Amino acid sequence: MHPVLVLNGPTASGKSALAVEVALELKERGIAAEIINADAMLVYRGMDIGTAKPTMDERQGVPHHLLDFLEVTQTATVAEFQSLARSAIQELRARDVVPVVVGGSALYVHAILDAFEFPATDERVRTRLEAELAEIGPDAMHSRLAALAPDTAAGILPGNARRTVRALEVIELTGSYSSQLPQWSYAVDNVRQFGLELERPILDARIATRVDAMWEAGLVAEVRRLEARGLRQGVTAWRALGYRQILSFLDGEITEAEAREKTVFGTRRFARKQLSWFRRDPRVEWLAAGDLGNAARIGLAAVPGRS
RNA sequence: GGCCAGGUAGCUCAGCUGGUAGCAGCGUUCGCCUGAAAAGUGAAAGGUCACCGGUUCGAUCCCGGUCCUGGCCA
Repeated sequence: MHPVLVLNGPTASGKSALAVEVALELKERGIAAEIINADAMLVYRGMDIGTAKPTMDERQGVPHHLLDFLEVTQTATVAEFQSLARSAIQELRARDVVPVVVGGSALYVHAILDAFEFPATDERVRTRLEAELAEIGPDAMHSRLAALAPDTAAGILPGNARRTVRALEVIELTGSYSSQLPQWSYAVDNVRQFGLELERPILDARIATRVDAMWEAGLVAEVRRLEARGLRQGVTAWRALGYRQILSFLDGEITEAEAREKTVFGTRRFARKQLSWFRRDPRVEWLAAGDLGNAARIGLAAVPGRS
């Protein structure tokens, strides 16, 4: 069975391009490889420029999975993503194809690879709880949760209505709610995780350059288009870096220059956060971003007898 | 060269004419997170208050000088 190759790294570290290189590298060795996205924002149709979604040219004919399967009005969820990604991995392996997972969202990667179980949701319970929320407000809901499960409530902020409702739902359905992230323990066989690291000043500079390029490529126009398709009505998509700032600019709250600057700063902060997530996973093998030998190095992990 | 305004945390600044400074914003570091992870959140660290003198029991704050920065006038 082929290994699952996972590429982690902060935004702008070049992991998407590297994934394509790895696939092409394997192709030369006669091994098929396809890419599976593990980034929460690349799943939205139409969010292309601001998410730096690989273009058709950049994909160089390598098939990409789990991109563009939601409208911006829909909500991406870890649980759904986990199931789709695991199916994709199975399906590729069944076809003797190496899955190359490109991770941007650490929780998603974690959920795909590790024993991470999401209790099922129940539409009726959920609907009822949400109606109650609308009636009594988030604080009262949180108090109710605190009465049922103090430990769980302590981990959720009173203002976080969505998580409060979810916790109440799970408790009602299963009797308890685990609020601790699972251990590092693979639920998927034969995984090799790599991480791209690079010096902070270089990363910061790349982020600034990339945001500039996004603006020039028409990010503002992209946001306007998506606005017409209901971007503001969604729960998650509009919060993406760049999009949120531009919406704020379109509302007249900030200037375009401020939106751009905030996008750069926000992206830097995000990159740091990503790194701290990935660094926490002890199984990640770190590589220097930009090293020309990376594709060969990672590809080797999928070559029989050489891993 | 003259006049004016400034030099306080890594950055931007606050500091009621004196009791060795601010729960400040951003940044940094370290955490939390189970159907919103490009989201949401907690905590901590960090300052010889430009420098040298003076006045005072005591100076970031008052006085004198030096250096530096910005603006205006020559």
